[in-house]
Amino acid sequence: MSHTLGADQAHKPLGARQAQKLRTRQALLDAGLRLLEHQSLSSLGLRELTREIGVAPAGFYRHFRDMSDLGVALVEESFGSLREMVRAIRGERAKSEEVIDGTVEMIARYVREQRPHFRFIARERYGGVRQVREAIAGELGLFAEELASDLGAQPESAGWSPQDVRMLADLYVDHMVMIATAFLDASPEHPESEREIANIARRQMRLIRLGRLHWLDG
Amino acid sequence: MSHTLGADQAHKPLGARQAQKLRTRQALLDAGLRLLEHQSLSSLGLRELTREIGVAPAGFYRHFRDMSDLGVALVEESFGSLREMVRAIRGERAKSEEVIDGTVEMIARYVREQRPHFRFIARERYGGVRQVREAIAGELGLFAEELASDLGAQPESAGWSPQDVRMLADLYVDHMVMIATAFLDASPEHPESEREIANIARRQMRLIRLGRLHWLDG
DNA sequence: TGTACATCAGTGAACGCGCGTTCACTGATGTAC
DNA sequence: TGTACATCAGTGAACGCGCGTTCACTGATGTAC
Repeated sequence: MSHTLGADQAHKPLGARQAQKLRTRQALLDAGLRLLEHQSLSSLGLRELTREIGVAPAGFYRHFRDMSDLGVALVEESFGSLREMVRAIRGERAKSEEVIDGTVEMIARYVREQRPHFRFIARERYGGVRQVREAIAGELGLFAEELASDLGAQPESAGWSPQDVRMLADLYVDHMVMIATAFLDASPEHPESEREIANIARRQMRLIRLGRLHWLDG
Repeated sequence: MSHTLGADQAHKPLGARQAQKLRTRQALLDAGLRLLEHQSLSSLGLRELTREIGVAPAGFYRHFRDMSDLGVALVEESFGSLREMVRAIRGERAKSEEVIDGTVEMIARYVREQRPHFRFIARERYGGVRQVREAIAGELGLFAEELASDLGAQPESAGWSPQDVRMLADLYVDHMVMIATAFLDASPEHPESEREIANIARRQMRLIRLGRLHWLDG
């Protein structure tokens, strides 16, 4: 849908056939995400989906083996857009307070700009489709690993065991997901609730940070 | 199914008709929970469910308006068994370290003994059925409120604003749900993984507690 | 206690419907010469 | 550049199936007298 033949070819010269195939595949993913706003993957129908973009039901099988296959592709797409955002913010290094503000702002922006993606992740993280759950768990695991590596390199982690660093990274990741979910539930057109959630989230992160700074005290 | 006529009547004298109706209703709930182990509520079929307990499909409507109605009943049942467990542990007061150990052990026990109940809650918390999501959010909100009231009464919270106490309670509730989910994912017959999860959970709670103790420092 | 009537949990048949999957096909795109 | 053949994304018809819901029913339980 968002792809154009021109853009695809600019990136890598594809035949018209292959480009068209990619466009249909993307249309399936986009329509899937749209239809999943109010339902979960396990109740999304193949015909419902193909009807949405105007291709014959059988056409689906040219792109995906089944719905859980499409689900896994959506997981990859969702974490792709997240990674871009994380990489962008990681560039701007800053001091502790600013890191918290920046992180909460990044989460808010991700949910605002990639709302359907994140809703999908939140809904399917413990949803009814095994392959999708496992794909999400894998991506979150990678994310926690990267964060652990970042945290371990900071001076605040001097003297910490790798297990404790990982424990902290897991706590941060879980908490970031919870924050994102809170933003998701906020009424989209009421900025006050978004600001209130951000306010709570920042204080919670500050409290966790305080715990981190005193971890080796006792 | 677990009900017997005798037990029901001992509790409150019901007519045979009403007792039988309750037993069928409970059989529907039990079978639902069983069938929801590997799927989500929005893909559970009415016929699939009634077939499981051997009643005619139409019989379902004597007990529930539709599947989301049954889902809400399952939410109530799940939080009912949780509340019992929380009330039991709240009796045994203890000092800080023991509270953490006791809390983690309680979560482990809840997931071990009420696995299908908690799996249902985890799966449907952000699942595809609005009424059920809202029922779960409501119960968790009550839970956080109670916890905030408990926390506020502790000496560690002297000087805290009510908003900060609530912020801490929310953090604890979210984290407790994450711990429970981690236990749920642990392979049921491998006690090592359960012990490892408990170990991480305790350290995370200790870190949050440290943050709490230094909240008013700066 | 016995009788006549009311209630209502559960039945079973019927309905129309949309589902996922298969298959031989078509016709535009790609390739070899 | 032009021609002949190969590829393959998307088609459209067909299939059997299980779904949710309705409805008049039955027969055990409950109630009034």
